[in-house]
Amino acid sequence: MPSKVRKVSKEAVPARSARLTRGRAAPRKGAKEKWAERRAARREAILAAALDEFAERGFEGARLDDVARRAGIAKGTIYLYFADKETLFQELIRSALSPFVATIEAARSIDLPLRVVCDRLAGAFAREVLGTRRKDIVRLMISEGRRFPKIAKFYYEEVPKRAFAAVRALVRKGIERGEIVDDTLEKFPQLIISPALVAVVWDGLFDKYEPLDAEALLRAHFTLLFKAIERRTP
Amino acid sequence: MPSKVRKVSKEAVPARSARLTRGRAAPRKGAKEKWAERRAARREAILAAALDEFAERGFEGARLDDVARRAGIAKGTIYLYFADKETLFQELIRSALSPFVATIEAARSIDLPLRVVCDRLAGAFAREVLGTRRKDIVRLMISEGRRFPKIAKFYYEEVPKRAFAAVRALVRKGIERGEIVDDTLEKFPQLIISPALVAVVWDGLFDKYEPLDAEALLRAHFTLLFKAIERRTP
Amino acid sequence: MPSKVRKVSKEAVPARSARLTRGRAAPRKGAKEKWAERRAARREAILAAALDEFAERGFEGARLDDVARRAGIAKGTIYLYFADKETLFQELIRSALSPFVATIEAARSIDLPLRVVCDRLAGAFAREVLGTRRKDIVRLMISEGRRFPKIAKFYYEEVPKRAFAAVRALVRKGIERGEIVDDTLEKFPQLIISPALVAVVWDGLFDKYEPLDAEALLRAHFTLLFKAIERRTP
Amino acid sequence: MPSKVRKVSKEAVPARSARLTRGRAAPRKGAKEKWAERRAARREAILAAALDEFAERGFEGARLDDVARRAGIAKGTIYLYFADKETLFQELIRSALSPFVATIEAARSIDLPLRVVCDRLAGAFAREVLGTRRKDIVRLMISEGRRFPKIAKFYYEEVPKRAFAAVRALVRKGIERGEIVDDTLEKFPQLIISPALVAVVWDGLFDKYEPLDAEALLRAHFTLLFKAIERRTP
DNA sequence: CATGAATGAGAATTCATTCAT
DNA sequence: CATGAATGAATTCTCATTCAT
Repeated sequence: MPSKVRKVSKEAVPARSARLTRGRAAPRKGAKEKWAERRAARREAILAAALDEFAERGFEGARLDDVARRAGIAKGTIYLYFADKETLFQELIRSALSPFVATIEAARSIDLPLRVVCDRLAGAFAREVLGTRRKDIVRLMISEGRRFPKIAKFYYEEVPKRAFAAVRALVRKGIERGEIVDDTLEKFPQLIISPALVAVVWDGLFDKYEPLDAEALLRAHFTLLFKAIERRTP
Repeated sequence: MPSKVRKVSKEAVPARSARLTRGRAAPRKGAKEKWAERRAARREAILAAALDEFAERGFEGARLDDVARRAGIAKGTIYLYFADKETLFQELIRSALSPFVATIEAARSIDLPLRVVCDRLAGAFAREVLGTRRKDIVRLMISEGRRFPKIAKFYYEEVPKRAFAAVRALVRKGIERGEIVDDTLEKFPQLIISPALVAVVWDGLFDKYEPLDAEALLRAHFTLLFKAIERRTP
Repeated sequence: MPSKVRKVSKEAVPARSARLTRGRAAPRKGAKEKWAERRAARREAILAAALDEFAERGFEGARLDDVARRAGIAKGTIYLYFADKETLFQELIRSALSPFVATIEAARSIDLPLRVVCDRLAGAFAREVLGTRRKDIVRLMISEGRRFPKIAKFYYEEVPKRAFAAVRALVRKGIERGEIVDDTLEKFPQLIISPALVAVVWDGLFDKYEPLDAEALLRAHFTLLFKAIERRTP
Repeated sequence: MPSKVRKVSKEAVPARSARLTRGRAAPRKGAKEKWAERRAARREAILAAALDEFAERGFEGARLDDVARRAGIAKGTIYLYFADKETLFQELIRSALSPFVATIEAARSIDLPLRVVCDRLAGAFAREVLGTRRKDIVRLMISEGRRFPKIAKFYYEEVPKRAFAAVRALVRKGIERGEIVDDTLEKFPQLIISPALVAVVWDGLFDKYEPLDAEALLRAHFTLLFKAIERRTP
């Protein structure tokens, strides 16, 4: 994947900052801010269009022409926001991760029984990932990750590593509180989210042949799981 | 990586001579058979090379030029065996399915406790899928399935559908025998294989950052699972 | 033969600027118009180059690479103007038809003796077809028409059908006026143009071995023809 | 058209000779003769198949694979009879010319009124050219001749030149005999055959849109022509 | 900043020709 | 002689990227 010599895109202000900025007490927005907002909005539009196209066609299959058309801009404009196709792809993955991870880590500090926390996470996952384009990001990661080791690494650091750290902390707390008696999940935190992965993959491939109620699947999963690990009241 | 060594098999005999030969005192192996063998071997070589390339680069990213080089043949030769790139891809998936599915269904007729059958399947999966190129097929299916609805459908019919039917049969038998008391797995057979999917995906993306002992994962999974569903002896 | 000189026309102005400009004190020529002109010029250049190549090598034999080189543009540029090779070919034929047909039909309304009209048509044909690249179009039609039934049909409707309708009208008028006494040409209008076809074919194939004075041929043809069909003054 | 270094095809005995040979008093044909016949037959089969394919698709468009299939032989076999595709094409034209030309020249020595001879030739042309695959040869010549100057030259020498020499001789004889009074046809012998060319072209391109009775066309042509050139009996 | 025409490297596919059997 | 698998040059078409306006 030889990265040819080329202009490095002048990174625009990320959308989130833009949104955060909006709230400020700035009655007649300065021209500069207006500009930044406009830039940010355009960036978002490109990313949204890119997600559609990448999700539909994969990295190689997607055409920047289509991304541009979908975003309602000219093809060349993309290059004012992203250095090249690969960068666009990576930014896409990146931009979609932060909020996702945030939700996961928030669970860490909730002070409720593990079982309840898990059910809430199941709901959150169904709502915020499976119910949105975010699931396409996960799928894209699965599909194209191998060809982008850098981004796979980044993703690893940002998603599973942090999520699993949170899971481990939760499990430890559950054991200390006497809620559960089994530490398997500390060793294999994957076991807690594996049906979620199945749900994402199934949704992309087989849903039209046999629909899957993802939330029910996750709930059934937790029911079984907790039957296995909860302290048995005699 | 491209193996330049070209097999110059000289054992081929043209069909017509073969036909003429047929009347004679049967040689060790009919020339026709040898010929067919050669053809089959070449087909296999192309499929193997294709698997490498597709797994590495995805469908769009793989170049038939590289497939040919890897198979030690000329570019044009591929077209003597497969109509086009897409067909090659589909045949690749297809060709890897039959043996896979067979293994899955064999479990149906094993007359042992469910727990034992599951452990065996875990081992078989680790050995025959994760330990071979077959895992790449699964990954390819996940990655590219969306763009090949026809093949996704085929895959659905051949793998999950049949596998889940087998799982359901096993579960029912387990219940009837009084081995287990829970029918969740009948409703969501996905729950039995979800860690296997995680293992495949993890292996492709994150293994270099954090190796995963897939077999241990599967075993832990089954341990928990059976804790949850087995009849509890008081 | 490839003319490497590349027209680096710098007169183009992007559409948006043009739009902004529109309100101003109208410049010599709207940028938009200039732009359209440039596009049209390029299209013409491609068609001209294509005619050269197709005429020289036939449809299959012509390489778009050469067409591009001859037009002084890049290979890919052709595809900005024509969907594919076949479309380019068809547009080529089409584009050359309108003026040709116009000339033919104009004869219909000329109010002169048939003999005079015919002589004029002979001259026009020699000048406007045989003397230009238009003869190559006719030859291409003859050569490749069979493989492009759609375009053959179109050509039939636009050229021979209309031309023959005009001829029939002229002949009828000639009979009514008492100029001629024979209606064979109404039944076989082909007889009026057949030497023209010979001239086109001869020019393409045998002219270097034995030059043919096409106009003289046509005039001789009409001389004989009118000897046969004119009212004989005793 | 670079002719690469390659084996020169060992020219087989032409079909006609073969056929002529058959009549001989050779009771048990010698093995050699049998062989030659076989070779000749195969050569003919290839040429026939080639005519079909070339006529249908043009020189570049025709595939030797199809020629072989149509001839019922293997692709490689063609190369045992013809050096390459171009040679095959040229031989095809050549092989079809001799009988054609022969017919034309025979007319020279017929001792009948010119008018009668012409009518006979019209019939012969309709029957032996338009009614057979020979018309495809003419069409091929028109279509591809430009790209094969050598064969165009050959064709010129063999067909129009000889045919026109014959026509001129006939005309001269007609004048000497007092049958006709006009020597235009001596100068432009093309005028005698031009409707025939129209018939060939029309047949290939427009016949399905508007059928043309070629023989009637030719007869009408001669009727007009002779009205123009015959001595007028007052 | 934005545009979109132009570029040209690159990929899939075809097919004339060769050659081992 | 005949075969047909194999070859690889050649060709069409695509699309990421550049750049003049």
